[in-house]
Amino acid sequence: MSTPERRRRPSGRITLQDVARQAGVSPITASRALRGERGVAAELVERVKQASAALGYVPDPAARALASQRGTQVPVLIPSLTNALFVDLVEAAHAALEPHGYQLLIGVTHYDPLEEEQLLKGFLAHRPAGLLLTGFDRTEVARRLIETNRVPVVYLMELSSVPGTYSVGFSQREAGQAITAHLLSRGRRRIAFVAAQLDPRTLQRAEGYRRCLRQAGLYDPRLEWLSAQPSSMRLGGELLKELLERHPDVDAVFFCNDDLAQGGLLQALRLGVDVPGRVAVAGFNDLAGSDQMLPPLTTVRTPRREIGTEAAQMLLGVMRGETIAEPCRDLGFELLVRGST
Amino acid sequence: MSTPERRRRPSGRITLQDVARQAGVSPITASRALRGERGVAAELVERVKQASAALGYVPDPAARALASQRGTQVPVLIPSLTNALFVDLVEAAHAALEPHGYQLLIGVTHYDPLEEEQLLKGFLAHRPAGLLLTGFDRTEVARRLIETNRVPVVYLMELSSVPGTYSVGFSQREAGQAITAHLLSRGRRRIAFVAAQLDPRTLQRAEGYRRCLRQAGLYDPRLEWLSAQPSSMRLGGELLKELLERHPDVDAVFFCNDDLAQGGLLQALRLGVDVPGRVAVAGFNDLAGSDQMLPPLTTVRTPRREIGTEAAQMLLGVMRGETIAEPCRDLGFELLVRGST
DNA sequence: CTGAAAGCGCTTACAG
DNA sequence: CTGAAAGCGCTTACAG
Repeated sequence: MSTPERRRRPSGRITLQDVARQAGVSPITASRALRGERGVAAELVERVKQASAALGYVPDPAARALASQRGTQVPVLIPSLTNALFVDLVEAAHAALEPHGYQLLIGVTHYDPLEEEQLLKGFLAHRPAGLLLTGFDRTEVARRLIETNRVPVVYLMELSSVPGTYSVGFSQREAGQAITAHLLSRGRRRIAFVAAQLDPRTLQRAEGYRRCLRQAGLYDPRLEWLSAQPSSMRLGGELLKELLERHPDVDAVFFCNDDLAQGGLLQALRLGVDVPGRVAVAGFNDLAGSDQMLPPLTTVRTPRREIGTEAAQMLLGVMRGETIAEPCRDLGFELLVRGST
Repeated sequence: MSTPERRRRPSGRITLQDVARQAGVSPITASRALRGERGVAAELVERVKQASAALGYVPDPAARALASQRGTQVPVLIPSLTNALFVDLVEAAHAALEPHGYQLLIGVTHYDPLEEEQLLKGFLAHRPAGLLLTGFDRTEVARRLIETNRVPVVYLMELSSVPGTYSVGFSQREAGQAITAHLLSRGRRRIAFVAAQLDPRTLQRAEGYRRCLRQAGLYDPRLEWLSAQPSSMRLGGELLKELLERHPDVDAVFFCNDDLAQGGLLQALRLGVDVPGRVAVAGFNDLAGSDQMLPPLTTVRTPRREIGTEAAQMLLGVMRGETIAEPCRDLGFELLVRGST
């Protein structure tokens, strides 16, 4: 078995030079061939690729980033990994980016704009190829950093029609409105909105809820229960209990997230409150387990996987300098009516 | 307002040279001062740091990685982000590494050794400062890659006493044994083990279960229900139903993970099966919602946050070349007895 | 304790 | 279509 000719550097690493030598071309040509730049003779491309494979060449991302002033990393900044919503989003984006040689880096902001700003600073130092950001609520400094660095960005979850802005998501407001309208259509009149975390998207759902009930002449601000605590099943249970004690006439509850709603449903079971008989319960996001509840939870299926995929594809286009046909991509949502309403 | 003297490069970036010029030292000295290398006059360190702050200097990680042959990134490879266990682990490790200037990169293997191998190849090209890996079940190629690259590694979740190996975790086998023993102590005799995913740690729990029941003379292989499907609440419900149909005499079920157990509990509620009256139910990991179930779920609290923190700290030590006092760190586990057993 | 030289491994203009 | 030169921004030995 003959070892392919290779002259190892002191570092022991196989470099582009080794590949070029093996293929009998210059390093520049090898570089172009490997990156698939057009304008290299097909025969040379073939030779270079073979040499690269034979030597087991792995390009050095650090050297590439340094020379080209642009790396292959794509940071995605999300508020939380505890909400399965964002896990799905990230997984889908990763799957779409990875085959194109981009590396998705996950940054978790914990719903804190200052933390996002810090993460952004760190990631931008790495000369990212592009950026995936959640929503539009950030510090002025962060905004300026993004502009100054002229890095391609696609925004997730929310939509913006500002020219030059790329976004993939759906209307949180309309979704909040739709689920409230559904409860109205079921004959409910005293409909509460119970929310935690109070991030921008939650507040947009609240707006949809409000608008819908105002139009129906049924809006009562006392039925809006907002807690800044992080969302959890336990909290959902607690809030439902308090709500029913304070407002025994409530006949429906729209929880801003499924974990709260699941906790609410279990609480109702514990208290012997009939769902949907006495009170209807709806959630948001269709998280794991919502279909397993007793009764199964009515909720909104949000297209998080699709958002991840589409945003990644849009970003690929922007990074290639292409014109994006639909820079503000509304992926909609789907009302899932189950037993709880 | 006087702008600090700065001569911008064509790239517009403020470099170490700019800082050095401003401080009146050579770039090498500036580099050493900024990295806190000892052997630089205190006064110079001060001057360099001031210049750096005044200019808003941000070191270029790519250049640093290229020159030093070692970056500041620490990839952590975990099987899944859908299991909240690993989310907690990763968050804790991030929190411990970030203040030391290391960047945690998350790689998800989907329980697939080949996928892990691919991820490893990609990450190693980036010259990581260190590596955090889950368990010891990987391909031969992956093993060799790790050795060849001489990169500091700490293993998570499982323990190894092999010299030169660093690991932080607990004994999955003992935990499986402990929960089975608990069920025995409750007078249960027909104890089933229901598992999904069948990753190495799940199988270790199975061993603990088996050993415990064998010792008691109560082991019945027909009560071991193993499914290679991914773990979910839905699956837990399905498996419980089938199990009770096939073996109506089962009086306890040990689910290998809390999501399965939660699904099982809801199924019992649906079927009107009394828990723990007719059948006791136990889970594993103490995931979100387990304390909210009806009845609350007996489970094992696994020290995933502590594992993340301790592993990160151990890795910091290894990267600094320190001797690690306790290279095989057993963090134990805690039995949480609640209403379901 | 400080610095001049060389180099890490690639790619970007610029020629031909 | 191909290549020689220069440079990206830092750090590692090696001197002094």
